[in-house]
Amino acid sequence: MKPITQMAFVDIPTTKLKAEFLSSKSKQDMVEMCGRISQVLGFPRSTGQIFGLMYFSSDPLSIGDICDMLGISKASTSTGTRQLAALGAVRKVWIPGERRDYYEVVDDLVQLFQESYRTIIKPRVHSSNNRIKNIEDSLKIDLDMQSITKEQQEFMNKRLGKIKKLHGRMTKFLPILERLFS
Amino acid sequence: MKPITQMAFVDIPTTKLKAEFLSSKSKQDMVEMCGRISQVLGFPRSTGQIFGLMYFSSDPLSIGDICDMLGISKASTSTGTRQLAALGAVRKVWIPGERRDYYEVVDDLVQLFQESYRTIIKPRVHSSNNRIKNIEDSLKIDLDMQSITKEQQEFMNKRLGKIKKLHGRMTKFLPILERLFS
DNA sequence: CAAATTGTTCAGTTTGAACTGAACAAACTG
DNA sequence: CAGTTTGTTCAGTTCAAACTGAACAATTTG
Repeated sequence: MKPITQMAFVDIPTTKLKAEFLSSKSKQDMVEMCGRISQVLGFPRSTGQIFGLMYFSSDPLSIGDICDMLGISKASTSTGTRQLAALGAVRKVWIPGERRDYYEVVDDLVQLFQESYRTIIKPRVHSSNNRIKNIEDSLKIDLDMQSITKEQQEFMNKRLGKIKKLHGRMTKFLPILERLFS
Repeated sequence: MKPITQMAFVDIPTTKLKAEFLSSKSKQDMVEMCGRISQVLGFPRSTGQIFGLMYFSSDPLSIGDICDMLGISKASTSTGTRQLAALGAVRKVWIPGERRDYYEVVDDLVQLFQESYRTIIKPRVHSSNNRIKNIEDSLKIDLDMQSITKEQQEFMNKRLGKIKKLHGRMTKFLPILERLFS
């Protein structure tokens, strides 16, 4: 018979945390969830974890606090907070009589998403637009240089057309997305 | 003075290709673009490259063809094509009198996106819903076990509320997204 | 049935991003 | 000014995912 080694609230999270520093299960969960989301979005897990911790902290936290509570290095914490600040997810706050930098989250998530949309999604769609144009150019060049036949070129052009169509749909769609978050 | 080592159409792509096997610039571009998109979406680059190559090929390709043209291993090609088939992006075609398996892309990109939406986005949103519920439970437990104070619990609950609100917006939004692609 | 062809699987290697420790810089303190 | 505290930077390490070569299974051919 398996011995019961864990109480409900100390279930080992996939993200290993020093229990003595982050005693509350809800904070652990939050940190874990944000870490995962961060990874899905292509950011380092630790960056998301930092956000998660801060999002559930009523008081601003210093780099040292975060290090200790998450059990990650000062280096990671430093770069992580900077990344979050650059995204507008976090801001420095000055606490009178304190030497250290303190950080708190910008708790308006909707606005945060608006920002991210503008800085990440929008330019990406735009750049894919350029990529497609480049391929069209390449097609012409290929034909000129006779590296493909007229038939091949027509076929590829037809296919490229479908991509352009899909891309067009997505582009038209973006303004709707934009409106949703305003 | 720098010697001119490359003509316009042989610009070295980030994705290194054996020029003798993929001579056309447009195919190279396509392969590269699809490789990048694949990475952004969290798939192996090679999988996207395979799709890109096939998308610009009027004739079905065998595993061997793909290996040679992309300069990747048979193993990667095998797993990549299987992945694409599982996603519904590619299908096997039988060519009379041929022993090898041949593959061609399913060229209806819109439908492909619909599929991916259902199999990837939708379940992910649903699971995040569960995560949020879990945190709510944890909050109650934490309060019961006195690992957080009443004030802390209220604060976290307020913050969690904002997440739920955002999540709600996104959830409401999904049907619109769904409609766009039908 | 032996030999050849083709796709799959798997153990081992490669690769790149994330993370760390330690050195450093900057600001403050007595 | 020497000593502390705090954040940043960077060279080196770790780790997981992707990729490969080779063994293998399955099928075909003579």
